Amino acid sequence: MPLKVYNSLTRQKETFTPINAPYVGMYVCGPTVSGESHLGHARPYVTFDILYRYLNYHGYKVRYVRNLTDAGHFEEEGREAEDKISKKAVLEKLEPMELVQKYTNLYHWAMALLNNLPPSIEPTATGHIIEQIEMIKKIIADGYAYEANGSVYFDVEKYNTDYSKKNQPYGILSGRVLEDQLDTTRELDNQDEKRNRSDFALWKNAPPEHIMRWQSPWGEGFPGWHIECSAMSTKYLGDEFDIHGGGMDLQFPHHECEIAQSTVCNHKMPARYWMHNNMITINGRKMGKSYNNVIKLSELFSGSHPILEQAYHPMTIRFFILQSHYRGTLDFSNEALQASEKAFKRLWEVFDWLSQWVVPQTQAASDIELDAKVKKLVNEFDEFMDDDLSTPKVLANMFELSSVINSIKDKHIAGDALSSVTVGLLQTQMRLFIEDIFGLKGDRSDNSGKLDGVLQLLIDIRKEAKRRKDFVTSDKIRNELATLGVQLKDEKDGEMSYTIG
RNA sequence: GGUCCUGUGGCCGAGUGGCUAGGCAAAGCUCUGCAAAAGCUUCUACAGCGGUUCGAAUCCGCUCGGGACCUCCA
Repeated sequence: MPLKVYNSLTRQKETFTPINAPYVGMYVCGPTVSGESHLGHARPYVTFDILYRYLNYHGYKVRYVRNLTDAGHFEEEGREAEDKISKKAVLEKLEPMELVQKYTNLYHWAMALLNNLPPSIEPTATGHIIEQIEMIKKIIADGYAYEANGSVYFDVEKYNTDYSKKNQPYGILSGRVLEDQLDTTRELDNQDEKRNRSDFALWKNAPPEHIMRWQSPWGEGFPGWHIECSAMSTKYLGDEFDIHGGGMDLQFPHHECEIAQSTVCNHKMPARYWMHNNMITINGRKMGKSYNNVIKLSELFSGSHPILEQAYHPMTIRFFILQSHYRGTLDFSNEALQASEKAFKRLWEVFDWLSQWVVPQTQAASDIELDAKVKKLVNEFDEFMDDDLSTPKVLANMFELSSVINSIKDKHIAGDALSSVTVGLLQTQMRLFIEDIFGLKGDRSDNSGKLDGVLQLLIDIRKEAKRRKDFVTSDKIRNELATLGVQLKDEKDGEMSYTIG
């Protein structure tokens, strides 16, 4: 089955065909490292991590490029650049590199906890100033940009006129018609330098207080926001590559501008498939800095935000994101996250048991119907993922399978109901999708073996106590362990198991 | 004003015109020394009004509600 993805450019699902199989080039807009990542940021990175993993699973050799925006109008959250520049002491001055390092570290930390695979290349905007300048020169030479007071602007009007003839007007991605755009009176610096309101900056002249600045043919300044992605995607993926991803809020103007810039420079639409994840909302509203309603990932992991009823494990967040389709909005609430936490725990326990379940090698299915049903549910994993990454449907099937597996575990269903072949398929595919493709991982981690030994000892003592009907002792062990965060469970067969956390 | 998305049961969320989404919560039962877990069962839906159709949550129209974007905010 071929993979189909929804292409924002054509507004429909399309079969994914790489330009140069088995190689796949994928560019995803990364964060601006002038602040901490919040829950909303987690979504694109998890979504495209799943896509990256799934493409790998399909056998493609993927070059995944995700940038770090570390240039531009830079200052630390809530602190004015002017304040800093006036300080005399070196150590009190805002050092851009320090800021960038701090937030890059935090971002990487969060990505690792969410178990996102690192991209193949993670280029920085500041590391590609030369490429950006070269690109701007080219655009000027072609007549689609002009200089004004040390800044360079892209001539959207001209581009739109010329490229409309080539069926690629400005606004093709977001479905906007230039003439229809309202002349909103948003106040921006040096707005009067532009020939038209719709023009956007390729290079900005840096005022004296601006802390980040580079030499350019147009004087000291810094690159516009959009040009970095065009420069870096072209450099690492070529004039035309397969997938360009990012949040829906970047569709306009960011991606639209990228298309215009790259098309002028390379004479090609930069990417074939444009994919956009939807927003995470809170109380029905987009989570974003401008709404002042963000919950940072570090706060989520530690529970240190007034709105949070508890801390949430990074895997709970990942699972929460997978439970909805990436093109729909996803609403945050404590209730929803707690539901995800429980659901994930249940799935993981089933998976844990399944992994070590051994059946006789040549076992035939005693329940043909159930055997067929299980096979069907498992085989649908691929089918659903191929259909524009329908992770929630795959999870739904996993939960249906969980009921079957638990029933077998608890002996409500015979152990030989499924054939050894089906069990093998189930084990293989569950592991593949849960761990490799969904990137979920459990907590059987910091178990050095010593802890396990101690717990086994307590379990033995408790078993002995129960045998003597000494429930005071057995309950004491269970209850005290519970307060320490260790749950003991009496299994059907008289065995006991434990879970931590 | 423009472009687009959206309104599913207590909550979150799938839903490709006809066939159970799923998870969490709630209730009952089974199991259990008691729990927990698990299994089984049950419950509350498709914003409203029209239309197309043998049949619509799903297509069309209108109304109402919510949201995103509209140029350097990433």
